Amino acid sequence: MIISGAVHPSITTNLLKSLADPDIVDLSYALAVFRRIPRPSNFQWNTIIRACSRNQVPQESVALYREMCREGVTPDVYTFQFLFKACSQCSSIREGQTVHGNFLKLFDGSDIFARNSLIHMYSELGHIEVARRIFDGMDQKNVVSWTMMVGCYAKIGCMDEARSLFDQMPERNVVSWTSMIASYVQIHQFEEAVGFFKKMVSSNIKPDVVAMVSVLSACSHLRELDLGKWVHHFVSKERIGMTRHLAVALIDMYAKCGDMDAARQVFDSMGSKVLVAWNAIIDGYCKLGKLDVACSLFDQMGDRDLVTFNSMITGYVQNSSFKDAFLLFSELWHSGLKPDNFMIVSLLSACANLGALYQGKMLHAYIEQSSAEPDVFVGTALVDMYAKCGLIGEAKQVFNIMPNKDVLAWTVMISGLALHGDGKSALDHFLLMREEGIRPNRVTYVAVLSACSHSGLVEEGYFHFNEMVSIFNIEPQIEHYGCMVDLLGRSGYLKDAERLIQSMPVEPNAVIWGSLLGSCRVYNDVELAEKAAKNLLVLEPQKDAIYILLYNIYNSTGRWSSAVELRGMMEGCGIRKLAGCSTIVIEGIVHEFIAGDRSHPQFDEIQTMMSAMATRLKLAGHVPRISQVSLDIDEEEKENILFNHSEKMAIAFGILKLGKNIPIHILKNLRVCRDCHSAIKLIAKIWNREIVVRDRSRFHHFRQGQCSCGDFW
DNA sequence: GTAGGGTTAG
Repeated sequence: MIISGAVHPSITTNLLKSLADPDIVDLSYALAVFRRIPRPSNFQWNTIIRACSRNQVPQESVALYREMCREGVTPDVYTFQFLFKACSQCSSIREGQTVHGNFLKLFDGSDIFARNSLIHMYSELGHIEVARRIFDGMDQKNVVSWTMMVGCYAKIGCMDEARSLFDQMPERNVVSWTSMIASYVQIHQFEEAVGFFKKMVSSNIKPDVVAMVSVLSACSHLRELDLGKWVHHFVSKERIGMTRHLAVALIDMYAKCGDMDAARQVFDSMGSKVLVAWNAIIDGYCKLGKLDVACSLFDQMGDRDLVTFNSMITGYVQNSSFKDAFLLFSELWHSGLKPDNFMIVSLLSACANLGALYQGKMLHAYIEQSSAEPDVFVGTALVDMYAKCGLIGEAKQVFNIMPNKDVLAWTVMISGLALHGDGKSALDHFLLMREEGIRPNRVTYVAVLSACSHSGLVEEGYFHFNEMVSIFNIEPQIEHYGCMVDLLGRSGYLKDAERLIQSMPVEPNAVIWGSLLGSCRVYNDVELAEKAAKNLLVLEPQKDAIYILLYNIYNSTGRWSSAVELRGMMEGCGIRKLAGCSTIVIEGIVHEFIAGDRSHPQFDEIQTMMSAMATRLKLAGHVPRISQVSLDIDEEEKENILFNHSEKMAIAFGILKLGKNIPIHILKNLRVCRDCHSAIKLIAKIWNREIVVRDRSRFHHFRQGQCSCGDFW
C-alpha cells in the first residue's frame, strides 16, 4: 500500500501502533506513514524509533532521535528506553554514553524501566561494571532488573557471579530461570542447564516456549531423550502453541538422540518448514549414516544454505565417502557460495583421512587469503591434516602460531607427534599443556600413551597411566588399556601385556588382541600368538590379517605343517589376503600401485628403476628377508615377490618423477614389512632422498639410512 | 514500555 495525500492524525497513530507490533512490522511502510505526518507527536516519534530498532536498523533510531530534538520535540523516558536498546544494537559505547548523558540532563534517572534498559545497554556493550553500578544504585529493583543483572554476568560466562545474584533474588520468574538455563547451555555446561530446568519446574514455575527451547538444546547435547520426551509431552498436555523455534528444537533433540522417527514426525507436522528445520533433520540422518535419506531430503528442499551443505559434506566425510564430499563441495563452489570455517574443517578432515596433502595445502592457502578469521577448530584441523599427511614440521608451525589452544588442539598435536614416532616431543608438549593450565581428558591420554607405545617408552607409559587415575581421576577406558598392551607387547614384555589383559576390568576387544598378536609376530612367540589369534577369530572371523600374522609366525619359526594347515583353513573360509596398495601423489595426480600389478602406463620405466634399485641394494649388502614370503616357491621367486611390494614400486616412481630435494611421500594400506623397511632405509641413503611412508598405524621418515621409528613399529 | 530461545566443524 502506498500512502498518498494527507491522512487523518488518529488514523496515522493507529497505523503506527499496529506497525509497531513486532509480527507485522513493515519498516518502509511505517516510515512512509510517519513522513506523511505534519507534526509528529511525542508518541509517534517513539513508535517509529522503536520500529527501527526492532527491524535491525538501530542507526536509523538514533538519527530519528536527533531529528526529533532538532524539531523541538522533547523526548520522554520511553524515548530513552528505545534509544538505549538501539544503542546496544549499534555496539557503539560512545553513542550509548552520549544518549545516557542526554537522559540525565532531562531526568533524575529514578525511572525503573529506563534504568533497566540502561543495565541492558551497558551489558550488551560489554561494560559490566557500569551496569552493576546502576543496578547497585537503584532504590527499587524489580524482577527484570535482577534478571538482567544476572544475564549480564551469564553472558560473559561468569556463572559464579550470575548464580550468586540469582540466589539473592527476592523473586524469580520464568525469564530469570531461562536466563540461567540458556547461559549454561552456551558455555556447554549442559548438566547444570538441565538441573536448573528441573529446579524451576519443582519451584512451580511453569516453563514457557523459550524455557523449553533452551532446555531441549541441553537435552540434545546430553542425549537426554527422556527429559526431551517429557518436554514434548508437556507441550501437548498444556496446549502450548508449537512455534517454529520449538519445533526445530524438538527435531534437533530427537535427531541427536537418534530417534529419527520422532524427529520426522515433528518435521512432517510443521506447516511451513523453515530452512533450519530441514538442516536439523538432514543432519540427524547424516549422523546416523543414513546418507540416502539425507540426500533425498537435500534434493527435495528449496533453499539451501552453508549449514545444509556442511551437514551433508560432514556426513560424507564421516562415512568415508570422501569423493562424494568433494563432489558436493565443488557443487557448492560453482553455486557461488563460499566455504566457511565449518566447511573448511570438514574438508580438512577428509584430506587428513585420505592423506590428500595437495588438497589440504590448497585449503590452507584458501584460509590464508580468505577474509574469514581462522578459529581454533580450523587451526586444529590444519594441524591434524598436516600431521596425518606426513608434514609434522608444518603441523608444528601451524600449532605454534595458534592463539587460543584448547585441550583438543593440544591433543591433536600430541597424537600427531606420536604418529610420527617423536614420543619425547609428544611428552614435552603434554607437560607444556599442563603448564598452561589445561586439563587433559581421556582423549589426551590416549594420545600420550600411544606416544609412549610408538616410541617404546615403557616407564613413562606406566607413569602417565598411573597419573591419569591418581591426579586427574580419569577411569582408564579400553583405549587406554589398548595403548598399554601395545606398549608392553612391542617392547617385548609379552607376559606383562598378557597379564594386563587378564586383569583389565573390561572385556578385551579386537584391538587389544590384535595388538598382542602383532607383538607376538615381532618376537615370534608362537604360543601366545595362537591364544591371541583364537580370541581374535571369535570377534572377527573374516579378518585376513589375523591369519596372515599367525601364518608368518609359523613360517618364521619353521612350523611348516601348522602353516600349511592354516592356509588350508583360510582357503576353506574363503579368506584372501588384502592386496598391498601404495599411492603417491605427483602434481596433484594420485598414482596407485598394487603389489605385482603391471598396469601403470609407465610400468617399463618403473621396472628399469626397480632393477637398478635391486642391484644397488644387493651391492650395499641388503639381504632380502624371504621368511616374510609365505608361499611354496623357490628363493628367487620369493625375492621377486618381495621386490614387487607396492611401496617399492611407488618409491621407484617417486625417484623418477620428483626433484632431488622433494621428499617422497607414500601412503600404504597395510603395515610396512620388515624387508621393505630395511630396503627403504638403504634406498634413502643410496639415492640421498627423504622418504616418508604412512602405513596403517604410523609414519616412517627415512633419511640417511635411518628410520624415525627406530625400527620399532 | 525493559529481560531469556532453534541448525553445521577439530
